[in-house]
Amino acid sequence: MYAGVVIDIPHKNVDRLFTYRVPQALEKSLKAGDSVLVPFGKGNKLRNAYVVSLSEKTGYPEEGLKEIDSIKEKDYSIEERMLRLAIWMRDRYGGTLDQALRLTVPTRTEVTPRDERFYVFTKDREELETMLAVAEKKKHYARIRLFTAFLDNNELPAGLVSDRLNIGSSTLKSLIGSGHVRVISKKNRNSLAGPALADGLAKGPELNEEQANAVRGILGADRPVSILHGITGSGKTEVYLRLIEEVLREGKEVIVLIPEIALTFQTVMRFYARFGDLVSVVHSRVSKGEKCERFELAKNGEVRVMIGPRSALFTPFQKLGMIIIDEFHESSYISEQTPRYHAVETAIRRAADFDAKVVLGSATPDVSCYYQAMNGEFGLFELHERAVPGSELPKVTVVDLREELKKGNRTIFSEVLQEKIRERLKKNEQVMLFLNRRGYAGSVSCRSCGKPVECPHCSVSLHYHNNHRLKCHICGYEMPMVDACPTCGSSLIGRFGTGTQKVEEAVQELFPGVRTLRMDADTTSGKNGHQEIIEKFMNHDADVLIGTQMIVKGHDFKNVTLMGILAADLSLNVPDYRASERTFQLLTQAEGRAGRAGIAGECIVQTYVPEHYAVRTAAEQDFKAFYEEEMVFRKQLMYPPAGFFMMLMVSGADRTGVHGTIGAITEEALPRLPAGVRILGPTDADIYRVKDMYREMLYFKAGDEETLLRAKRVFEEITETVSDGKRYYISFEEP
DNA sequence: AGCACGCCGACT
DNA sequence: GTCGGCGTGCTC
Repeated sequence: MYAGVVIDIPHKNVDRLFTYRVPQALEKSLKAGDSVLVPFGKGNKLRNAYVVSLSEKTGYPEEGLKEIDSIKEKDYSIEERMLRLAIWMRDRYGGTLDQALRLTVPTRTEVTPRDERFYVFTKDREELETMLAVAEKKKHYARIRLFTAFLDNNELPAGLVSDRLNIGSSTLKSLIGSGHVRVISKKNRNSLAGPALADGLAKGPELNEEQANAVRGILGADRPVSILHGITGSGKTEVYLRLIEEVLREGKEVIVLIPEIALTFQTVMRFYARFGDLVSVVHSRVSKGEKCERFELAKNGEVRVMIGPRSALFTPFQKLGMIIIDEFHESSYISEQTPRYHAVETAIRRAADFDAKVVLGSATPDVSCYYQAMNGEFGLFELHERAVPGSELPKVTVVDLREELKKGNRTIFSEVLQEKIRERLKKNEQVMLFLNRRGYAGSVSCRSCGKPVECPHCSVSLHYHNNHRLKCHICGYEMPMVDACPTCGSSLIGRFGTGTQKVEEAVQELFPGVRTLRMDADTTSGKNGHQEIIEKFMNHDADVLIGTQMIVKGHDFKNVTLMGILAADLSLNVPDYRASERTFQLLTQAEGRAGRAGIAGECIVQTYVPEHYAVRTAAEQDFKAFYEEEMVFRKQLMYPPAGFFMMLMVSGADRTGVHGTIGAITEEALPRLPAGVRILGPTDADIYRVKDMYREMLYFKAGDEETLLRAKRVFEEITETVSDGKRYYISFEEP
């Protein structure tokens, strides 16, 4: 028997199947998905490999074959359905099969098994800290990390779960004696799992009719995917909890995906409070070994609800019944490393194979997904009522900055905003100022002539790196940090902030003595930079928090009563057909940050285009209205989901040649394109120069995929005749 | 990714 | 004449 294996090396050159003989002794037990050791390369060094296929014969000459050395621990084997998922991911998102497989295997570090496992619950933060001190002395590092992760949020825990605590000290024994700390060893943990733990902890409230309808509808729907659209405070989490209850009752398991930034102690605690240690959590601060262990618990059914960011999608549950994705429109669900998988798509794919349901929750659903729901491809459940007590939406005021200019106000704060800030500061309440500027962070520019330091080979600015060097993120070009402006020679050269720096200066000038904090890529560079700023602001060590996207996602500050959105249009003015959608999402989210916990909140939206529908509908927190107008725009311009588009890119070292070539292609194509195809351009690409190659592009769009593909064929035929030797490269790219 | 083979400069 | 630079090419 022969096995086709993938060698555990993430490199293009070895991204294929290698055939090995299966030794007699393993013939019976070996199966696809197993991890094995095989001799590889000249030195026959033993390497990890994944068995992907098994067969009776091979086309490869017998004498060249090597034999599988041994099978690794069964714990490392990948289930067949996860193997299929990895293959699908490689095909869909690129990269090597090994890279895709690595996601589906618990991190490959050896874990030393522990004799005892203790779960500790406490309602008292001081006790927690005492235990921390003890643990630190005993050097239980993995657990210390877990504790600090919880403590970072500076919230008094309603109860605490810790994996693994070796209790030897007397200090700890007395704590247990006090009764506030409950210790559950591995032996008796099952008896305490689930509802038993809810004793004394918050019980779920009664569902309102909309919530109950959503639960019934999602469970009963014949569609495997449902969208749960619920405005801020409509009680989506309670719906999730009820769904999980039902799925657990059926004996199945649940994955809950949450944007990394929103994965806070409070969120996780709500799940613990309800389901006890059937719940586990993975996130970036959980060590690799710990993550591996938790995945194993999931695999053998000891843990049945896994909460985490996108990577939790690969929890090796065998009886997966539901995948819940909260705030599913968030961009953090798209991986930044290869394979650049999209967690929503991948979840739908995994669920199909596991016969599980997918629930996509959001206050501002992705327009394309919502369209699919409207077309009946997905189930759609809406929550309009506020179910969370005291969660009034903030009062939103839109300020026209053009009027401010007419009045001669050239500052970044409108009169209204200045007034409101003053008012709130007087009452000792906190203010957040949001500048939704993207890009440019990390670039270096001249304060004298204003020119950024650009890459000599690409039309982008260089980024500053900690090693005092400048680097191009497109081509990798590197040079030492300059001490004078390459354009004008001025020595007034410095890092280009996100703009928040200027805002901070302005705030301090306008309100002398005000305590400000800034949160952006510059100030959060440290390991816990993020967390430190959040903690400070929560402690009211500052009155005003100024920041970029980061401040509007996921963190609830109880004392914040005013949110100022300084320039709502910044995210509108980007060349992307989803600019309005992004703006609506950001504004809606930002508005939701002000005034919770009973204090009336207010939000000031400053803009030059108060009449823009994204601004208008966001001010009213009306997704439906936004969606209707957005779809008119998308239909008119044939953008997804109403249409399909593709771009044709011509690149070459000779700029005029590139221009001429794409012009010629366009001219020749025009009379031959099928009816209904529209073109846009040609025009310079967003980044018009990459590695000394100039790039121009042409968009072509159609109302249906078939027409678009026919248009593509026309372009393909033309480019074959037009392409001038090897001087120009022509490629097609999908959005 | 490793590890080989391979073809050109300053050394015992 | 040899040790060694890392360029490209292969690994069942």
